[in-house]
Amino acid sequence: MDTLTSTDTRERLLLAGMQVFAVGGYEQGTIREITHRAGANQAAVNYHFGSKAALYDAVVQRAFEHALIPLDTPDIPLHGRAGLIRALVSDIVMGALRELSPATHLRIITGEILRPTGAMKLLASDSLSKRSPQLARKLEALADKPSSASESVLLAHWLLGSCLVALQLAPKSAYGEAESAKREQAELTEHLSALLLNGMNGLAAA
Amino acid sequence: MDTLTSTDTRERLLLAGMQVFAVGGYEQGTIREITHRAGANQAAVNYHFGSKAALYDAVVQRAFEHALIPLDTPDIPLHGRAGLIRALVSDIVMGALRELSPATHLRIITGEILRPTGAMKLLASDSLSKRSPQLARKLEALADKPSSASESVLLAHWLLGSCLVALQLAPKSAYGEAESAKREQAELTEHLSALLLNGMNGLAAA
DNA sequence: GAAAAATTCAAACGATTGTTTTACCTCGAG
DNA sequence: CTCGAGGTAAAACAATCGTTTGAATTTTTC
Repeated sequence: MDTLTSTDTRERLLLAGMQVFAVGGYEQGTIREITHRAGANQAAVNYHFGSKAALYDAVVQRAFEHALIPLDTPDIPLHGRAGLIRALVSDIVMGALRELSPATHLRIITGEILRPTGAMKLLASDSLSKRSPQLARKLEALADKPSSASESVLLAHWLLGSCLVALQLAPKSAYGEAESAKREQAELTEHLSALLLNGMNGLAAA
Repeated sequence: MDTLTSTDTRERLLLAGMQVFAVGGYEQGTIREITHRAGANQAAVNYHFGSKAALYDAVVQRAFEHALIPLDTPDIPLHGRAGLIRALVSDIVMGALRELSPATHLRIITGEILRPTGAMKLLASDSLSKRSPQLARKLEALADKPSSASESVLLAHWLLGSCLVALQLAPKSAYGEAESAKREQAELTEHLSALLLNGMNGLAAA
């Protein structure tokens, strides 16, 4: 058998943790199932991370990074505000497909938004800006005026919330087949982009 | 001591269940804490409801009814689309204040949206329309055209999702003082109303 | 190749959970 | 008064959880 260094085990635990925690959240996800999926021993979690909570912290951080990576891509030439909004929404909605199983990291983040466990110091207020400076700049550009910090935060929450909940509530996107799911999410992107774009457009005019 | 009929105990269990389940969800909420808050014995839950899951089912149903009640009020004279949107958002956002502790039933519903436990056959797709016919009619009126069913459902999800996530993410609304919380939620209502209204307006024009 | 550090393993521990059991109380009907 | 049904109470049960333990095994280091 080839080498299976300890970093491999650690990474496998992280991946399995993402999947398990995404389904049932922190309480529902058991160490026994995580280690079983990772092909590791029960004690592996406590050895590599110290505790279940520490593993969950790492999982949340990883999930958050994965979710924000597409938003930090270098600014591509944009066709005005419409193109920017559509790009953002598409990144969030479609990002749910790039991962292992659909919407894993988005589920983790949404769960952390709903009931913060303390693992999430990240999305609070301005730290969202620190975490993803480019997202913040894009949102401020969208506001089209020197909007207050709280206002841009509200916009960010609004955008994220709209996408997250719409993804969760979308009837068949959860565990459907890859093909139809892609088409549905494409439509979802179009609709959400239109709604959000119009909403922000009107805001600037007000 | 006055009469404390069994229906009283049952109702107290339901109320305590709402509070406890709202904080930590189904798994986190223990029967011991629920019965303690209700001033009842540990076995009371299994006696009156049969199991913890059955109690949770009843709690979710009650929470959903509470959340939708304000949306089913008879149509008041509205000043065009703007008044309607603002009324809907205000009902949802402010509805979080009418209850025992802030946003109890909204937290339960949001949690059920994120990770359905089976207690929620209610909000799935069209059942939202059945559950709250007046809300569906209002939303269709908003669409301003014979919009398809899926489209109005998306609008409903969008509206609910925007309000729910914004409420959850709002920095201080969680357990702040009643006064400042009210003011913050009033501002939240204004901002959300403007965003949603503009979003829908543009949709009709498209 | 041997010593040492790092990692994995099976098994058990202590705590907490939902549920069941069994006895006790209350109160109206016969 | 007696009886029995509806409801409550305390305690124990069985299962599961996260964590710890101590030895076995692998990997690294010299």
